[in-house]
Amino acid sequence: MTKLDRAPYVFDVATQGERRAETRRRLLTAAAELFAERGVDGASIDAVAERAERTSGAVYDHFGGKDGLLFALLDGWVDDVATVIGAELTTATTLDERLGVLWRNVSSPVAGDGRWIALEHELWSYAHRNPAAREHLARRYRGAWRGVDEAVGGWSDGDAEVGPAVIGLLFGLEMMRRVDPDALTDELAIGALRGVVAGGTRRSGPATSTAPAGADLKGTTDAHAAL
Amino acid sequence: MTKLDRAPYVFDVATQGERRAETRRRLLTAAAELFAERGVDGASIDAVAERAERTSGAVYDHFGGKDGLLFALLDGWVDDVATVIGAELTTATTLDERLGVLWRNVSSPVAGDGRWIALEHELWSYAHRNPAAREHLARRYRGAWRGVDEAVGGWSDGDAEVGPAVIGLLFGLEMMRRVDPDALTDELAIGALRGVVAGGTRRSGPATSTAPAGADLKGTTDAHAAL
DNA sequence: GTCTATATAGTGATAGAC
DNA sequence: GTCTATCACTATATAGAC
Repeated sequence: MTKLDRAPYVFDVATQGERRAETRRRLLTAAAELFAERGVDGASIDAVAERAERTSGAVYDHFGGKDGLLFALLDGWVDDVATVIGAELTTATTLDERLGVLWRNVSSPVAGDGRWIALEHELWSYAHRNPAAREHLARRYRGAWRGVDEAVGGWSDGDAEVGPAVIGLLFGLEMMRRVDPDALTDELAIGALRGVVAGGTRRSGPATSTAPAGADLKGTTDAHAAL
Repeated sequence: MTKLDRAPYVFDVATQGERRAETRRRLLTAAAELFAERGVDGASIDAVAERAERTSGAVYDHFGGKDGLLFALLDGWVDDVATVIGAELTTATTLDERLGVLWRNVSSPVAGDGRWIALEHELWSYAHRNPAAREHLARRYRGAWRGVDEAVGGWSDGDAEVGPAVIGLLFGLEMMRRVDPDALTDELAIGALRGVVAGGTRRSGPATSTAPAGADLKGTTDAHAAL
């Protein structure tokens, strides 16, 4: 639907495959920006396509619609962040360092500045009213919980399921910090995380053992399967 | 815009004031349902008005638009829940009982079943991209943090600012539980809360003092001022 | 794979009668 | 206060040319 403000077809990339990959990248970037700015409902497919210097047809071709775009966006983010966290955890030794790795990578994401939490909320809201999407998201969360549980199991001496609490706390803290940046310091956030990790295992003092780290937060990658 | 499927004007309530209050109630109920079902963007003002058996004009007259409807909805919820929590806290004696009061009232709200968290997310997302709404929400949150801090100060012997962490954890836990109801038990949730309350005060063991309870979670009521 | 063009529908908001 | 009617837009999704 967009009118043509540019050369009708630009062959600045060699092969078809490369052009397709480039289009996919552009669409994802544009969607990340617009979804975060205006919300998923507020951002039209046309607007996304236009910012990507493509047309709406390309979106349908690559992702099938808005949902597919949103899923692809967040699955990609999970993969990226899980990789970074996994790498950083291998060099962390104390419990606080490890919790700091989690917190920092959630509170100021590597990819696309503070955009992620807004998108995560968009997806959560969408999933909340769409059964198929909810199952997709539940799988993703379960993967993250498992990753946290395995990691925490290696750091401390408990074996309780603190995954949901840790992930939930990370989300909730970032929510608070987004509304009021002065709401909490990094120290307070890490303190709260320490409490959850220790409290979940029904143990009191901060366990600071130096066990095998580098837990695999991935395994959430096959998420694009659903819907 | 709605066509007329009913008697054009029903004088089943006596005074103008009563009729106005009734209309306001109906609109709020309808909006709560539709916003939760379809999202704020997905629910049109016409649809809200129609479900309330009124017309779109009434919405503009009472709330000025969709935003006002959303704010009024959540401010009302906060008032209700703060009242209930305040009342229940006066009879709770142990720390776990008190944390249970918080958790139960957030995880299965008194008013309008599990609809609240979805609306809270809608508002959060909206506020995230609207400065005026963000300030409104920040005030609301700060009130809640203060309430928690005062309450916790009475229960335990620390004085750290655990408000944002406690509220954040409550939100995050409910988020997880909504996507996967089996994600966590009430015991686990309370354990995590205990950890945050204890961890924030840099103390280890669960403090179970029996101090003056019934903290005032309110003071967030004047929220409708902004925007 | 990307384009234009279009069908089909819905949107928020207001004016003015009652 | 609430109504009807309506304006000026914007939306998604598809068909078919290139």
